[in-house]
Amino acid sequence: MVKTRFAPSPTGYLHIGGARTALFNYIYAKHYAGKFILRIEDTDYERSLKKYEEDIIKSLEWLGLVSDEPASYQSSRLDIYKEYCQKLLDEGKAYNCYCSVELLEEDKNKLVAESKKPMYSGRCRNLPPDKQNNALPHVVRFKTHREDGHLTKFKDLTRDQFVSVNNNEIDDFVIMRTDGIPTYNFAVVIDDALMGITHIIRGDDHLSNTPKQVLLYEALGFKPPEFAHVSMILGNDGKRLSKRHGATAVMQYKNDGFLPEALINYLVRLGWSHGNDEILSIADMIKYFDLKHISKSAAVFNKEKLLWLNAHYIKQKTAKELVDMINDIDIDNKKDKKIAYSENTSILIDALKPRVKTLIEIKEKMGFYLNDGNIIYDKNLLSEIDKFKLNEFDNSEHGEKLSKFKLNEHDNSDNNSGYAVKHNDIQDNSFNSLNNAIFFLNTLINFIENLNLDSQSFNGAGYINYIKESFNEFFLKNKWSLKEKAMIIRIALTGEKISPGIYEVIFALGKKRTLQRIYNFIEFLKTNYNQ
RNA sequence: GGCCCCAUAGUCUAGCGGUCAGGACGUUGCCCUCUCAAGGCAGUAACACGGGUUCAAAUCCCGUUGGGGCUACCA
Repeated sequence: MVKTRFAPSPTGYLHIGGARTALFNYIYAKHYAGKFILRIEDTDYERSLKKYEEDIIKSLEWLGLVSDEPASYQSSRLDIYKEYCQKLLDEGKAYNCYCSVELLEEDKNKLVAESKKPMYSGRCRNLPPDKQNNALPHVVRFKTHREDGHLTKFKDLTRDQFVSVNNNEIDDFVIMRTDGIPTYNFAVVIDDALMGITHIIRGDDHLSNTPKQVLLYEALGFKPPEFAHVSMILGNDGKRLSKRHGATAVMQYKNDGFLPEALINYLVRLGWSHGNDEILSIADMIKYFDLKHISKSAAVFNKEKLLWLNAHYIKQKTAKELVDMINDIDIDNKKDKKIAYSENTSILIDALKPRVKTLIEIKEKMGFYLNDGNIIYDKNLLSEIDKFKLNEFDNSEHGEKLSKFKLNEHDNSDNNSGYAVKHNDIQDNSFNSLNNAIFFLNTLINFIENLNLDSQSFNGAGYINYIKESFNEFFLKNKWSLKEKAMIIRIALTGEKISPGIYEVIFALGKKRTLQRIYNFIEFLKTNYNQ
């Protein structure tokens, strides 16, 4: 049975490189109906932190990459490593080294000065038993056989070829530290062997470690697993991805409004391909994944494509699902109120879906709806209204009506005291614009008041259709066009020049808030237009 | 420095001796359109360089250049 593992060290948040490695291991195991396990490699006591461990587990859970066995921790397996270390010692395949760090440093500097490869001198390699004392501080080193210039090789499945290295290049590396904690190369080998890991899929930063591990497998009498090394993920500058490239932690993507499906899909394509397929569900990945099509070269992380995928998956979700996900983000941020799911929000979110790339954007673009109070209109928006040629009212058949139109009679607001129109201003264009705008808005108010907006007789889509048909009639009757008037309605209702369609906006807002906003906007126009 | 790995458009990639070098993101133009999107159509752009092998090389070999990794009592 195929068994894979993801073995992060809790010395940092789970980043997207690690997430991709986990994903590859997961889908590879599932492809063969095998097992995927999580092992926390926490042998670096200095840098390992509980919060990182929790972050890794939470992140994997969010991505849906769940371990088939309870996670194991190297810190609780110390006795096992000790036992195998003793075995190597007893068999003469490893030896105690009493050299101090300072001495080692000195040796190294000397070799570097002579521009030689800095390797351990072998000072303690053949110490006679009477020169050894376990009570003294010491490490355990692996005794690498390199006398005969032997090659150590292993097959890499992503390259489909053998990688070999001369044993002369392999140092007598430390397998057990002074404090009795195993080093990485030693612990992984024992764990992978004992846990029955059949395939090791990991970053190619481990390519150079693999020969050492192969040597350990042989010395320990274990059968080496299959190896497959995946290339690194680079930032925009072509350098290995790190914090300075911006968001690298998986949970950051959640909080930035990405869907796990999108991240997973992006990641799987970053370094693996199945022909020209771009959109892949986790089921597709499991079905098609193979090691042969993992790419060997490093990949640059490209947020644009991730955003495109995210937009794609957002469109697939129902409004309800989106609301739940958006609210879930806010739990983490502990700000803003929750979005209440209703027919109104549903229609609005469905209208927003094709317009956004992240969940955060949905909430931002719902701002006009979520805002219970009055909209603060931006004076700069008034120029947008001019663009839509309010002056051309006079060219319509409304000229006659307009001449009879008296602001005070039609003004529904209760604050008109500061505004007075003199008839001799009628030639002034700005006056006409304002007058026309207010006339139109008042007419619109009358129309909307008669809309049957609060009836229960439609479903959401039915409402939109009803509003649309009513508006068509309204425009037809008044010889106006939606194209001409849409912007002023939009701005009145949302305070923005960009929004979903105005019918959706009106439905979402409901009659009462719609009317209130138009009244407010009329007031705003009166006090701010052309001032 | 030594060793190992890698190299198709701005980016992710298909390709596995004979293709008009395909797809996707981005970008540009057009259509659609109440704004913005979405959607549709069209365009743009690549085999790092130099030698071989071969009738034929993006594909195989060697070198150069460039990038990455390892060279820890980190993983």
